Amino acid sequence: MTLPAIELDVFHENGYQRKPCRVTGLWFWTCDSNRDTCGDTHEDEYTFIGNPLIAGYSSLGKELKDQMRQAFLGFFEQREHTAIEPYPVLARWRDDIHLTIASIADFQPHVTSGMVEPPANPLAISQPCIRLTDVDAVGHSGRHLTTFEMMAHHVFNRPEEGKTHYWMDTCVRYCHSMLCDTFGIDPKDVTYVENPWSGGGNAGPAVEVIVGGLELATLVFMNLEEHQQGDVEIKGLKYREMPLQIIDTGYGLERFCWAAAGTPTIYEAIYPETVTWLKEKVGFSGDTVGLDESSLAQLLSEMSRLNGIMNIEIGSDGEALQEMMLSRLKERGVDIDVETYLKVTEPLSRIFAIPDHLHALANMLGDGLVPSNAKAGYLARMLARRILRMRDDLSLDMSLPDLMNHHLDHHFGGEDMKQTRQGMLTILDGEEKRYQEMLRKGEQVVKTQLKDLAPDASQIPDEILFNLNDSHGLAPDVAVSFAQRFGWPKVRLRTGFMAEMAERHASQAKEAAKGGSSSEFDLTLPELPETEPLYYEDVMKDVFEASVLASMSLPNEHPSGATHGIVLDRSCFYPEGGGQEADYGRLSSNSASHQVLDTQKIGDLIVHLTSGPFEIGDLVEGRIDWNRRKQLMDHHTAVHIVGGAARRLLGPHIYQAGANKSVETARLDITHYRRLTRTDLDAIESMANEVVQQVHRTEKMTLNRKDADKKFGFDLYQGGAPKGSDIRILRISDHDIQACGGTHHDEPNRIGSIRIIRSTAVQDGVERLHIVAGQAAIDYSRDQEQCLRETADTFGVATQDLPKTAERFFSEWKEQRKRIEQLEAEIVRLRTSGGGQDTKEIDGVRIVIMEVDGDLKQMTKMLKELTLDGSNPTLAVLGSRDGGGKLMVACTENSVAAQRYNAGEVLKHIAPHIRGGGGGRPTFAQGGGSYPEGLDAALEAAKQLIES
RNA sequence: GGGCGCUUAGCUCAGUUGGAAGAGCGUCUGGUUUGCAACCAGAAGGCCGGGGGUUCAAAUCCCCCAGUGUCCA
Repeated sequence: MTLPAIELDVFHENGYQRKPCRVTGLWFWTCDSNRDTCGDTHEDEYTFIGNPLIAGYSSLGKELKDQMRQAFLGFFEQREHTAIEPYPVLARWRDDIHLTIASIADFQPHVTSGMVEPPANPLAISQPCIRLTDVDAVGHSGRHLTTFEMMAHHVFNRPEEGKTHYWMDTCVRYCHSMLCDTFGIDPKDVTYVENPWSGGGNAGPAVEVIVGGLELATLVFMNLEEHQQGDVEIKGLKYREMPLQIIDTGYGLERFCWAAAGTPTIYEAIYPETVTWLKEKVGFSGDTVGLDESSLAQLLSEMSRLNGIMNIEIGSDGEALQEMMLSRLKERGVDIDVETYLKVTEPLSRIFAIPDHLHALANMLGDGLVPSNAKAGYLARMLARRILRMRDDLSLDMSLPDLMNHHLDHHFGGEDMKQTRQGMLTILDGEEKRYQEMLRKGEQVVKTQLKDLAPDASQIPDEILFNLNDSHGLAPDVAVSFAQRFGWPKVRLRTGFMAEMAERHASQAKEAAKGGSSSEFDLTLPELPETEPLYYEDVMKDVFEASVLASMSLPNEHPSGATHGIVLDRSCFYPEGGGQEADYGRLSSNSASHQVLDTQKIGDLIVHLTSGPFEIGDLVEGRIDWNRRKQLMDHHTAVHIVGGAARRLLGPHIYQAGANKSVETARLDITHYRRLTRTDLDAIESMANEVVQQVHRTEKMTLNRKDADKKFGFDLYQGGAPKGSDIRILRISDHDIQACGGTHHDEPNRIGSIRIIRSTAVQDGVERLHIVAGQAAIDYSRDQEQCLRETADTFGVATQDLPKTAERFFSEWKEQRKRIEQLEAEIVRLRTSGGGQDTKEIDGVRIVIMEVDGDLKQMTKMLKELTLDGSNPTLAVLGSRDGGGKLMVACTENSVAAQRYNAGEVLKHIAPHIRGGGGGRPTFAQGGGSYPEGLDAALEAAKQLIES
């Protein structure tokens, strides 16, 4: 069966009827008897442009948003909802998405799966979200945004346990009451469209709430989960009812503001100060586009209404769309030419998009994101570059930090931002510099790549354009404008090229998505009770007794050399996790004793990978390799301390992007917007060692997730998203607080000392710190000292004189190399100037045939010495016994020597004597062989050839 | 995570089918001028990122490593 019709008392009580939409075919509810379309079709124009649907709001911008948000949250707070604070826009608690794309994303996957209780129930929230999928439409469509607030009321029901707060009827009742009572919207303007929702393994009935042609809200009733034996079918997949039933609503805050403002576009409703300011800076007005103010206003209003019913799809043909827009405008009495149309839309679309992009960027950076060339950081860089591009297109004389400063002044305030304003501006300044550098380099690249293109060419080859974009960051239109500027004035961008490029990227992504399967350690285990971990309650415990619950031989060879997997009822062995490597050691029973070569966690079970089997039921004594464990703990606790120090010294954007702790070394990846210097590392190292000395005890606790989130916030999850409902927390005074499942010292000073060896770049914006602590730190300095001692011994100087000595040796080596070259040339001069047996003159050409020492490079030097003097025409044949025999022949270019002799042919003639070959130009040839003993014969042959 | 690109003089960058390492700016010397990025002549300055391989021969072709940039997810 499919989902049944949504029949609710609230509809009937308000005089609503259920009808199929004439255009889309979807069922919808309306109280307007004349209405036969659902409201969200290409026939339903916006009705609120210049005629606000929501009365009583005279403000715009931030003030309007604040009022609207307060009205929404207040409405639900009065109706037994708890308003909760919004989550970050960076979804750090999830590993499947970078950005918070909806309010429900806050509660996925742990709350929606039923594992964790929601922070309140029912709850109301206004969640800032970022969606970059329609980024190209922003500014053009009049309604698309990359960042918006999704206002929502959520309910988590468990009907099987008798815990149901409310469901469809009440939900729609709240919505309807808010729209019509609180906001005073005429019920005739409101339609509810039935449109089942499904995605991500869940589904349920849903209604879209359309007001005045604009979708203001969506109400989703998620009560189904995908299941093979399910009895409900939606879009070809089978679903069944699930125990947790969720109301997921979404009300577009900015759309409410727009409906209350009635401005031609949404941007003018929420970013009026920026739009006005930019218009003024750009000098945009009716005058500049050749229209009087009232015609311009009429044009913009009509365009906006049309935009509401025309679907701007990414990649659709821009020119066709533009033509359609013009003809539809004409039908409405606005008759303008293409030129005027472009004069209006091109600057305006940018003026509209800039504040939107700034807002999204501020949200991301405000959460501590560092721009990068990969992952979430790239999204920030992309937005920054789009802003800079648009700024340049508008010829605005303002820096990116200037723009952001203005934006923050008008559109932010009161929010808790993690990043400071100064930090944000510093980061943006860096981004602008990178952008300028990219353009500067781009100019060079364009010049070089187009070198072979005819100056009157009308197009740049596709391959070059793709390459300029993908490898050098130059968008095709930028590349074209560079080309026009640097000597190819006629080139234009081919129609449809942008769409082709998008297509090409899409197919590349598809191709890349195909491969990729990770081979994990795989062992099927019997049903067993959870292994009791002993390593948390006492991290110093290294010996324990336990009984064997399972002993299995491993199906395939394990890298550690282990042959069996042993499960015990309890264990001190720490299984690899959280970047900390596994404990090794030994298990012994009365009858057997085997090494533990690795330890892994599978589900709730700790599996000891051993060199042999045990009997089920055996009592074993386990002993972990304490030196190894101690070193791993030194490194793990040290990593937390170093991370805390980096955050305190470098700023709030420092976030752990990965970590690894082995016996030899530890690595900590942190987010930062520039490369770290040795001075930075020294400061971090010093602070870390102070913490080791000053903090006497670490604090360990276990909280359920709801309380952990509330108490410490999302910075807790530096190490990634934990899976369970209980969160283990390690607190090192106020220096560092993190969720962590590793083993840690109770007393930090057991670590001894911490050294930061060096830092490397993982990607732009992520710096890897290489750390040693405890015994590893001592071993490291010993190795370093030994290295210095050995080097100093070689030079025969004291270690402190090494830098000076090395410097002296290197510069002397260079000087002497130079000197040798000069002397070699001098030898050639001496041997050839005196008219000895090596030199002969034939009809005004000096002939030099001689054997020399040295390789091809040195011979080249000598040849240059002989043949580069135009006033002394020379033919030179040099031979060397180096590496199987080498021969070089050259004659002075542009001289009688070159006219008379062909170096290549001489070489070809004599090379066989040393059993070799070679080649080159008529004035310069070189070759080699494998028979140095034939060199005399070769030179003799040359003599014969030339003198004959 | 995937694709593509770059690394050559102090700086910015050329370098063709593998065959004699280049330009501009800067530096130094001399001249001419002393008026702000002035002009003329000359010189110095290169492990062509590192390591392997192919070849008679590698800045150039292949593989690995490092650094750096860029696009897509």
